[in-house]
Amino acid sequence: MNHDSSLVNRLTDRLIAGELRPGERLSETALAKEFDVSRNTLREAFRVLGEQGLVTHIPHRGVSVASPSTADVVDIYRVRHHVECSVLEHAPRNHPNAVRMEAAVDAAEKFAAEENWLEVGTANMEFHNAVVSLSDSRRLMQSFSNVLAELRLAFLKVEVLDFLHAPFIGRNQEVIDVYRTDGPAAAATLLGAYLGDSERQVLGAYARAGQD
Amino acid sequence: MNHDSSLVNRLTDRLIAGELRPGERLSETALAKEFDVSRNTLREAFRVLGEQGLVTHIPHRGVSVASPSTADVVDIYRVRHHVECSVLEHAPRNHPNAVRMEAAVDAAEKFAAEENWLEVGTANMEFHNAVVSLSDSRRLMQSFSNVLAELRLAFLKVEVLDFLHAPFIGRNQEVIDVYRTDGPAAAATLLGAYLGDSERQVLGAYARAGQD
DNA sequence: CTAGCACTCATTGTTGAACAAAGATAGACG
DNA sequence: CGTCTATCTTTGTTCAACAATGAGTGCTAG
Repeated sequence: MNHDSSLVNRLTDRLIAGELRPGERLSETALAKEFDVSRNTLREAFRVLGEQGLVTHIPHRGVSVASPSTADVVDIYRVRHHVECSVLEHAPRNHPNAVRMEAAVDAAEKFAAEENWLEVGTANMEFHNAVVSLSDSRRLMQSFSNVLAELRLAFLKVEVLDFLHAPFIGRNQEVIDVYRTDGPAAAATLLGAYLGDSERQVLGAYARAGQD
Repeated sequence: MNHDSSLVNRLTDRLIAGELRPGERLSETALAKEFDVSRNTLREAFRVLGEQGLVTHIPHRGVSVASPSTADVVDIYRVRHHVECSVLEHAPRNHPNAVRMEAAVDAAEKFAAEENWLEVGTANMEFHNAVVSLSDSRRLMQSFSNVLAELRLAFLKVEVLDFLHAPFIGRNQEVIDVYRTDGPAAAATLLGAYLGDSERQVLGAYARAGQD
């Protein structure tokens, strides 16, 4: 997967893989020993993860894996609506990165057949990152990618990976088809409805799990 | 969020005030002594500034104040178009934060009368942050605020604060008026044209200054 | 003269130890 | 049962040291 051995990437990988659970306290000395780095180096990594929203830092109480609240989920979906829909709506009709979207759907289908839901989730994230990549904006992609990673923590928090992701693979494909045949505007409208449904499902899972 | 560091804030203030010029190299030992903190603490602050795009970090070569290229400016305006226009277009018709936009325009006019162009620029930034605040999304506001701060470094780089900002105060007011009378959609269209003009001016300044 | 090349030097990357400061924990007490 | 204090743990920060890398310097050969 990610072979970049930078400390931040190693930590990010473990976070989005769910090895470090949302809300879990991250002890500096323990993690420093585990990753075989000094506390100071680890703290530098913590700062960037904090800035990316993957980790919550409370002064004199240390850092914990971010544990998105219902309000956070709502906030994240606001971002998704604005960014994804706007980008898709104004994308040129035959953007080269459409193949990235296709590839993500293919990967998701493959993993779904194997019932590997964690990787289905990863492929789904890649699909939406691909959508935003139609903007040709490095900054928008970067910011959006951080928000999606945070959303993945929300999924992990309520532990409903399987049935949350599966139904949306087909809708991803549908978005691509409409984009190709009816154009960006129609695809954006479709994606907007898609996101609304997705948000409702996640909030439902939160309510069932009794989370705040 | 990052409360540990008034240090980050102190550095940010000096950056957007132009005391640390774009492209300027930031020596760890020198700055650590100047702010009377240790190198390690300063490095932690550098990480968050780097993540915010205010500072560029090159391994083994240290950090410099970000010096946005023409490509960066284009990228930043892509973000502005997507975020600002989408937020304004979908904003409710009478959002409370409209008063924030008004206040920013008033402040800009006051500073313009005093020919205090640096503060005019700050007020202008505040106007656009206020626009994005209509989204009611903490994350969108935070990301956007970072991008705007980076754009301010672009302004500082080509040193044309005065005539770049002055003409747009009236257009800010116009956006508010259209938002109130004709509604969000019309205001968004107007803002889009506004941003296009603004981008052209900045790129023109870059070309004149012979910057990349 | 200048293109390379080794060498030196300054800066960053990282470590480990140390201590202060704040929060968490637990036991004594009313 | 609650609360107050004493203790303990963890974070915040500093410092000194060294390794690793990049940049500047001057030498040599062509």
